[in-house]
Amino acid sequence: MKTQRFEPSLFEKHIQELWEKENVYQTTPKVDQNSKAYVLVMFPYPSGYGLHTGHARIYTGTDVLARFYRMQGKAVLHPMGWDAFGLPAENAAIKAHKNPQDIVPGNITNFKNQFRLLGMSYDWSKEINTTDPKYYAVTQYLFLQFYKHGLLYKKDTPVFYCPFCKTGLAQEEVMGDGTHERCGNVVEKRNLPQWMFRITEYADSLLEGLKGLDWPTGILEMQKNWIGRKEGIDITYNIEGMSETVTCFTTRPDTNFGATFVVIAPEHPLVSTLDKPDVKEYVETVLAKTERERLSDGKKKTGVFTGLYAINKLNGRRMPIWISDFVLMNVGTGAVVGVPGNDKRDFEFAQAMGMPVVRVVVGSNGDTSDITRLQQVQEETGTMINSEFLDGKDIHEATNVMMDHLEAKGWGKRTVSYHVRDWIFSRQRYWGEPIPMVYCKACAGQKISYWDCDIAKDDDLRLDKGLKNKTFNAMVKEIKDTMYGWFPVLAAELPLELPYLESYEPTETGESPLVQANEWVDTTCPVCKGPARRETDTMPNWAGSCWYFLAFSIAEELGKQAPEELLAKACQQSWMPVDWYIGGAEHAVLHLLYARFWMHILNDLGSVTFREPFTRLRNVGMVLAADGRKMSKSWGNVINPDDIIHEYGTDALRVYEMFMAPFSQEIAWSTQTLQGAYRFIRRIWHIYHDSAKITKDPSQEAKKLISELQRTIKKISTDTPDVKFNTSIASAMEFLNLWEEPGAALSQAHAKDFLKLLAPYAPFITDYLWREVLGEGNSIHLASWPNVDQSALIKTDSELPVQVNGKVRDRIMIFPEALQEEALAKALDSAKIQAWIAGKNYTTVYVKGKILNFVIEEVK
RNA sequence: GCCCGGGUGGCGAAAUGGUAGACGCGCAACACUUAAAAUGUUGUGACCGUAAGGUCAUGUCGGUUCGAGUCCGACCCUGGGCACCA
Repeated sequence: MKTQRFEPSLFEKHIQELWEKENVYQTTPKVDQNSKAYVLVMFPYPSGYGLHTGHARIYTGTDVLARFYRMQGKAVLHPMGWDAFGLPAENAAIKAHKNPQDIVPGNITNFKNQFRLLGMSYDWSKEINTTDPKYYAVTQYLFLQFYKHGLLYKKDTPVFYCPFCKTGLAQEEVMGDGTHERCGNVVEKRNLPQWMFRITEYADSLLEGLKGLDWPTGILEMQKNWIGRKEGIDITYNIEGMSETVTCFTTRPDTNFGATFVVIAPEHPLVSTLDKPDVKEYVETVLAKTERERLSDGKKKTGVFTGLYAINKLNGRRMPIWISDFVLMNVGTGAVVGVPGNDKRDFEFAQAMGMPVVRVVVGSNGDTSDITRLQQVQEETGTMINSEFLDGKDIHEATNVMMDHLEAKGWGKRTVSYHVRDWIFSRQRYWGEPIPMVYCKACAGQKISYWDCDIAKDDDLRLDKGLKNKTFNAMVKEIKDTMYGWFPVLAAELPLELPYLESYEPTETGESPLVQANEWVDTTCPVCKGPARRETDTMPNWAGSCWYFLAFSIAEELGKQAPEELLAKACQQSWMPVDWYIGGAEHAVLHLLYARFWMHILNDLGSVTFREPFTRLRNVGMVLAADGRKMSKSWGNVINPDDIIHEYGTDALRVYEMFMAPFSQEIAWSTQTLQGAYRFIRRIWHIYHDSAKITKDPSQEAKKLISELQRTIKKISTDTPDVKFNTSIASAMEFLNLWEEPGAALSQAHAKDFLKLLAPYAPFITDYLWREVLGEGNSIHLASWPNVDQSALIKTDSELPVQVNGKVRDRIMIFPEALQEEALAKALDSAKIQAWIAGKNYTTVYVKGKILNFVIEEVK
């Protein structure tokens, strides 16, 4: 195929066929850790709508990196797979009145075709699909490993519940405005039995691991804040006339001389010991409120007095104990000590209930008057007063002194509190991995747990190992008595396949639709061989993506070997960790936290050799529609990549999306700017077809142009791995502008170098010109990246700005390495400069190749 | 309220403390064309000036520096995250 006419649709199709025929993008074997590049984009769930041009941006950027490293001679793993379980797929299937099992394969085919059109250099022999039983056999195996090591337990618990999706949710899946992350509906709270994943045990580990990661600071901060580690102290107060005590967590014990009351959560255990009608009424009202109602009540303080008093041993003060819904049972100890002078929320409560305020801190403004206004409440800085042995100390020093004091007296104990909660790991939905657990009522009645049975003996348990301060044995002990009768499915029975159901819609009862599949649910207890029931909840859509990055290198082995052998093999091949992980920032505390958590556990269990799966993370900015809104079917503003490719070609689309703005930044679609990229691609086409521009006679090459080419090679070689795709392309455009100047010509070798620089960005046209015009036999994408030819970098006289008092007044042509005297002499020749400095005293500042500045001395 | 980003021409944006606005879009004039589109050439921050040139200009106000979009301090606006978190 050879043509002079510029028709991207023709040559792109031709080149795509060659790539497939020649198997250009097959993964080459990894040699060692230094010469591999694992370039991974967060894999998509294949929706029925296909990809829009916004999605194209992230895949293109990742593909540019993969192509760049491939040409740099690295062994590159650049795979693609399908995260096909989960709510979006299921909700779409319900709408279409079909079973997701029947819909997903067609969607995958569509996605694959679109990825081909977009010129992605995936090695399709590594394709994986989380809904493939061969794949989820491993997901289930991992679940069981975690269960067996005491990391999962089932418990009746208040959970966020999406009434639209009819399922419980993890804390991370609820957005700041109280809506479900997937469907946007407002969530409720319900009490449901849920599988809980003990991520809190890994809070410190996950925090620690962040330190070595090359991730955007924003994402690191979000994870850090989400984990929310806070050091404080649990102070235990005696209650007047009772044997019970109340323990309050605080990070600010320094202010404890100013404590005037105690508030406990409505769910606090102490509440059940009370028999006051007003208390009962208050607690009932509060507990009846939905999450939404509590939010809409704003921050108005309500509460009820218990009639009890806690005694502050520091000063003997009787502190009334109140109940209020602003104290949350799942934060700290579910009880707080009220210090209205130093906490705005406590101040508001004290005002509402008419309780006294004591000043114990003087802030930077020196105000020592009584605290009567919210503005006087000091939280951040200050010096202690009215606090006996703390008086005069800075609050931070006082905090430590007080903690020592309380611990020495035995009144308190230092402790650490976290924001992160245990991960709700079950969903009452059909389209997910079945949780491979069996419940036997008879065994539960006899208090038999998995760890007591023979089935555990055959399992590879590493209970003596563990995380920093705890063995898995200790973990198991903590949950064992809640897990009587719950047994793992035997390894030989994996995968436990999801049954095909005619009717799989979510139910109103808080139970999974799998409950109806009697044949599937009824099973035999692996321990007593009596009748037992399978767990009917499924795993959340995050499960499959918690280990998928391990799966690509063993994709062809899935189903052929046992899960533990597969994992071992994946580790031996050791493409891990992922060198480049590209994805949207919306996964900051979801997938990116969960996947890290799983790997930390597997590392502790000795199953994987690394702890952090993603060495380097880069975010991509969203592509909005031209109207500045999100691309969405309902707005009717979606740009379909197929249409764009048909009209302008893939290369133009890719170059446009990489060029328009920094990769991590949000952009709005602009067909006009796309046309600029299209023109650039067409100019490339024409210049490589112009015999006057590519000369056989090297003497016709201008040294200046060759030197500029070297600068371009340098720029693109450093900007590309820096994810500065926009400036890479800009510098290529600059060079093309120079090359297009009349009389400028390149040798074939240099023309090839320039083409290679464009190859990662515009893979089709470059490979076409490489083969058809420059006569190369193998794909440009397997060619080696050009090196900067230092000898061709020439330094000629160039412009040096000359300033007077920091303002540019003239420019002189001078050799960049010139000495100060030469530069000065030349600058003094300038009439313009003379006009500015004539008759004045001056000193000069000279920076080679940068600036010459005359500094006029002030005349007094 | 707390924690991160970000404010630069008509627009998307460049700029290791050293010529602010590279590159692209748009716009204008010209060339080609019967004409239009496409393509090419030239110009294009604002203001004053025929010009040479000058003044102003990177959210605001200060500071450091020979020199600040870049560093420091305070503030304003804006995007995102968290939040009755003790």
